[in-house]
Amino acid sequence: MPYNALARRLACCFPLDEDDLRAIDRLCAVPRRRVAARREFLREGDRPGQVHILLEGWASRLVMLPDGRRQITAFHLPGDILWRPMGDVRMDFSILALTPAMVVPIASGAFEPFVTAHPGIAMALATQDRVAEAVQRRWLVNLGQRTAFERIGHLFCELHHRLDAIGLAHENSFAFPVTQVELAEATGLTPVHVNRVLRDMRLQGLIDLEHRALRILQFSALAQRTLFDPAYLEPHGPLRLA
Amino acid sequence: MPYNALARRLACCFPLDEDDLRAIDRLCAVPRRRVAARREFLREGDRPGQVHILLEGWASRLVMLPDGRRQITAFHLPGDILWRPMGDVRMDFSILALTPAMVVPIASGAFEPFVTAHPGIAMALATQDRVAEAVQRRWLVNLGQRTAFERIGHLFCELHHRLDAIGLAHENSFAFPVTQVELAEATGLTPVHVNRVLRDMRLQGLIDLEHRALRILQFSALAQRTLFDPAYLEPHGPLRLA
DNA sequence: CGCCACTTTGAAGCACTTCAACATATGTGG
DNA sequence: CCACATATGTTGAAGTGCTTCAAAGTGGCG
Repeated sequence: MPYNALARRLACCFPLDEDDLRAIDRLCAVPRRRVAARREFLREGDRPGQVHILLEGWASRLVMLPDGRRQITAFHLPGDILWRPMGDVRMDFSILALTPAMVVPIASGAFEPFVTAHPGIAMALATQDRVAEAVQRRWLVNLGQRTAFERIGHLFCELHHRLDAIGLAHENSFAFPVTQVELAEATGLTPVHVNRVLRDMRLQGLIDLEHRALRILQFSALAQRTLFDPAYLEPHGPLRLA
Repeated sequence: MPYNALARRLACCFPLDEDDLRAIDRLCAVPRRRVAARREFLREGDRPGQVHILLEGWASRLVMLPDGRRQITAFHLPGDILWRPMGDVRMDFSILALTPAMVVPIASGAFEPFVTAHPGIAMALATQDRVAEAVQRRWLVNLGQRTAFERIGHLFCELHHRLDAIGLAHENSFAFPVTQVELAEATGLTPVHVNRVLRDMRLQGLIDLEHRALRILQFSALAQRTLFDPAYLEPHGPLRLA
């Protein structure tokens, strides 16, 4: 892992040269912010003046309704842009750490000129943005059209694919710090029902989930039964394996 | 209506001067594309080389699953950007006209330099993009957390707000070309259930919907019962009424 | 006029929720 | 290291919001 998580992620989105990668490393060489697990470190209504990048750990993006209902609208992995200021726009969601996390806040006044000066990086950022948009669209399809089993299974496949791309999955297994309550908040189900679906998946030999670690035992079967097609995660066609 | 729909929409997002507005008008003064109602005029898998802007009519953004399930992920109104090419990224959704529509295709090679040359317009476009993102996030919250009544009512409030901003609503009523089947595809419900919810709304005196025209009879009651808060549609604070 | 798309209603079924209780991990201070 | 508190996971039984299936009614348009 020569470069940081952002550099590795952007390199997946658009071909970057050594200069670009080193520049990203230098850009992120500013004081970082350690965040404890379960802390809400960016809040709805805030107007942070810095770009916030997740360098280590998982985070969730949450929208709360006034009556207490909660919807997680995204899971963020290392290298994700959590927030990029624009004019005086307020955040309409919160960001919560799911694990101990490391975040870099970079002043807009430093970030935007940096992007302008590096066209390749600008392109990679734009592509990353497109993929994030496609992911959110897919979640919408999940909630609107899929059964509980399909929603959860599809999410597992998506996370595996994203983690694998940044080297955080091995042999179809990966750290999975999401509780059943959070899984329910992300899939629009009740925690009780999430629990029953997970039991079924285990009984069918599809997954193994314990101690915050998930192993997908039969990836192709799960992908098929949840209609998972990774095309939306691969803007430039499928990854070539070396 | 001195300027076209795009100019009026962008002016809502960021203050533009006369020069900017005239420039947008000129940019759109290229051959247009008339599209018949119900036609799918941009397709999943396509890689259109032009920016596609909706100037007149309504359109829907649709994702189809291989087994035929359909999810509408957005309703597009005049002034919306339907597609903006980026690298060689493919569309992962289709665009369908809901009414007879007018679309301007503008070559990327003309559009992007134009944006660069007009910082105000670039800002307005970025803001419009943010709002579109927030709308999609809200739809996710709708599907994940809300009941059928809330989903449909919230959508009515959102569309009223967006149409009102561009002068297409009068006295809480507006053209509403969406069929019950399409409403079902957008809200993740069955057409049958949509029909029953609409009946209840009518019986409660909340709405009047017939002949493709919707009037919201009790806006504040509907907004309250569907937890509608327009903040996500107003990046720069609530509109000031003259 | 007659077709086809759209709307409406009823009755039965089921995926998921709700409520309640218990079991098992995780963390904390003594 | 144990005692205890709290968060997380698990299971059962009953309820319901929405779906499914089926059929009939309505309206726009050639």
